[in-house]
Amino acid sequence: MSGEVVQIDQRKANLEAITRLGFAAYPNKFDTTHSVSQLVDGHSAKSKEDLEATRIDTVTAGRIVSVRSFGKASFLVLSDGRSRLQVYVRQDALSERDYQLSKLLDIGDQIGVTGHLFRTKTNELSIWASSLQFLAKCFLPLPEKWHGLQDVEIRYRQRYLDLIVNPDVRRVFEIRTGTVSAIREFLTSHGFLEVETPMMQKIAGGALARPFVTHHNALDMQLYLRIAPELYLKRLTVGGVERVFEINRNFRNEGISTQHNPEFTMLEFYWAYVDYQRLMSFTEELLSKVATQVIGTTSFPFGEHTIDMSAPFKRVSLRHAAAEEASKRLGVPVSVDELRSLDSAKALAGKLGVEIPKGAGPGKIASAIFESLWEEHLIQPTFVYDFPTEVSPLSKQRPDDPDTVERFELYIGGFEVANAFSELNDPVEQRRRFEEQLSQFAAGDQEAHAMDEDYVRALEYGMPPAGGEGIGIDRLVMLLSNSLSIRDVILFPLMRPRADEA
RNA sequence: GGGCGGGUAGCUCAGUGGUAGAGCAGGAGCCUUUUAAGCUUCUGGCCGUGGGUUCGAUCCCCACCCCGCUCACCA
Repeated sequence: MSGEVVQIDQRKANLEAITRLGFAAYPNKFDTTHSVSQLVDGHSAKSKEDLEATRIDTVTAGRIVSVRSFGKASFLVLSDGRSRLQVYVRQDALSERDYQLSKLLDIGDQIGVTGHLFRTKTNELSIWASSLQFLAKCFLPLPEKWHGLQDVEIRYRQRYLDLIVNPDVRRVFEIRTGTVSAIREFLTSHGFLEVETPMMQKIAGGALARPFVTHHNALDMQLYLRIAPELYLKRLTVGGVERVFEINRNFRNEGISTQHNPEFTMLEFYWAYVDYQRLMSFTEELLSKVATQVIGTTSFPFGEHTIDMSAPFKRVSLRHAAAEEASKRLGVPVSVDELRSLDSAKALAGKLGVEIPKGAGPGKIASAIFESLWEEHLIQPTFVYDFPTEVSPLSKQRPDDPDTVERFELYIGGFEVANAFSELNDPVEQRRRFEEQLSQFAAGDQEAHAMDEDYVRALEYGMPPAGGEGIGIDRLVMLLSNSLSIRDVILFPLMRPRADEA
């Protein structure tokens, strides 16, 4: 028999013995006066004398995460998932039945404890237990107390174990929740209305990406999981919702990496009557406020870097930055105009060794060159602005330059965190852009945008000029929590099934 | 999808072409203020899966599965 099976049998036998003492195997409830965290937060500053002068009685509950036993006395460490508190159990302080129970407890069991707070000889805040309640059995042995759970595969597949034994994991997900709350508060306080738009869409629009396909049986209809909420949120601006946002999941049927998960959370907001310039300053304000609120500072470590998220952020124009860096690499002057014609842009990409997708026009080549030369070096928050129209089918052109749209992407930590633009609200131009996308699709670009007739019709009713922005929540949380993989900020990242699960 | 690395006890990790190792966890014993408690002792393994080479494979070779990193793609 394997060691694990032996332990399971022993723990089952312990549970039987516990029920023979008269405890329910799975009691339905246990009334507490405090959580472990409340006790730790509220009393960890109190001295031994404080606790002796004013006795604090408590009833609490949690999971036993370690045991140090001395025969007729033992120390249990109780965790409520966030904090840990020691419980001192001694025979002469308990009823015989509760003392017998204490001998049958295993690491991982859930228990309730009644007692009062004190400090031990080594000054550790503890509960002096006067009675115990059995709450649930842990049959499987927990990972090791000292090294915790290291195997990332098990950490992701069995996140509950990760949360039990690796306390820092809880912190990351508290940062995640705090970030979402802070953003919500910020936008709401600026008059934005939070909404929910369809996740199942007849046309997967609003971004350039390959969608997941699904099917509705009763309607016998093919549907896509959304790749972005964009077109629905803009329909709402047509409907008069001048400030609107949504924080929700998007789904993209593409590769997985440390920065990409097939489902990811995005904030999108739309703001009538402003342009992308206003969005830049708004983004600076939003991010520095969120960082301060969630982690208490705008300056924080990320991998080997220290990121400074205080305003203002750096700003670089895409074509200018690409030309400048290309010139540096090649040792010859490179003009912005070379990025505007197909032949010269192609030649430049060739000289730089930048691969370009087939059928790409000068705009796509210019942005490919930019990403290849710059992306990983953009560690400090940087707005990259003024994108080629060709790669931005939903953005509004600059009045002085139809080849360029009023769009920016925000890079932090070497990856894209936000994407924003002055929204295209001219239905004729929008239809032309969709048709251009259709021809790119025909040329083999599977990520080209589909035609959305209803969206064009909505624009025909008149959409106010507006700025719109998407912020990748997972990536923002990676930065704030110093997590180098997106899977570390997603509770249950997508994993291939294992053979023994199939 | 390509390249590199990994998969050995419940967990963290060593290791070898010839009976499989440690620490933690677990069992038994001692122990009523410990802090990775301690001491004695014991248990626990399809060495990822399937082929091959070999007298003999956990180790060498091939294929496959899963994970990580990276490149490609994307946000």
